[in-house]
Amino acid sequence: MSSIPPNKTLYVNNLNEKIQKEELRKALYYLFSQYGRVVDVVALKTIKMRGQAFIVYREITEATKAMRSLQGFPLFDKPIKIDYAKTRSNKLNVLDGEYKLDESNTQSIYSQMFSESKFSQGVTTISKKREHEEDDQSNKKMALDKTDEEEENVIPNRILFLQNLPMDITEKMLSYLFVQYPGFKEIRLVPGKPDIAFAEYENELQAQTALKVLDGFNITPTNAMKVEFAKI
DNA sequence: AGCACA
Repeated sequence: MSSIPPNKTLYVNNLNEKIQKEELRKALYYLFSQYGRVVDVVALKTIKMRGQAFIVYREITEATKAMRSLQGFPLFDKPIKIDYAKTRSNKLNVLDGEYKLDESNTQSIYSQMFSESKFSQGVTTISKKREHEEDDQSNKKMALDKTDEEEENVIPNRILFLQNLPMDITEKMLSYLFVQYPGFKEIRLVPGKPDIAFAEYENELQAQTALKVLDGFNITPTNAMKVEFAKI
């Protein structure tokens, strides 16, 4: 019986401490995404914080649903324990800032997002803890240097498949990016899979133009977006 | 068992 009032962030403990941080975050992210839009997962391996994590949702109702459904869920052989977090996650304040901006002025959110502030800083909580700067470079290269097999798969399609998106990406943010190229129709997010999306264009050629420019685009300093033609 | 990130 929890004494903490319901809020958007869940505190999860009794996690298997042998699991690597990134693997754990990813597992939690997918597990909890089933119940709503997860915008951040914070897991620290410090003495004090190991075996615990914070799952940040957009809505309290989503957090509540997840807590009910996943209470005691055996993750990496240990039943997880879930409660509401005691304090508000920083990420939520960042998100609120973006939302206000979004409401007030479309032009400014664009420059905010892709210049110095909100988009690049705020959205990057996931990766900002990286110790090595080179990760930046290698991420970018990974997305840009295609292997031979990937090259073969490239059958032009007016629908683009976007991968490696930050988990709190919005349809609006992606639209700002893709609408710059002619023929843009819409962005489609995928429920339960916040790191991928689709961008639709009028025709293959237009889609290809966007692909060429936006594949490998550093949507945050450490998340190079991968863009390929959808396989449909 | 342990409630953080800014």
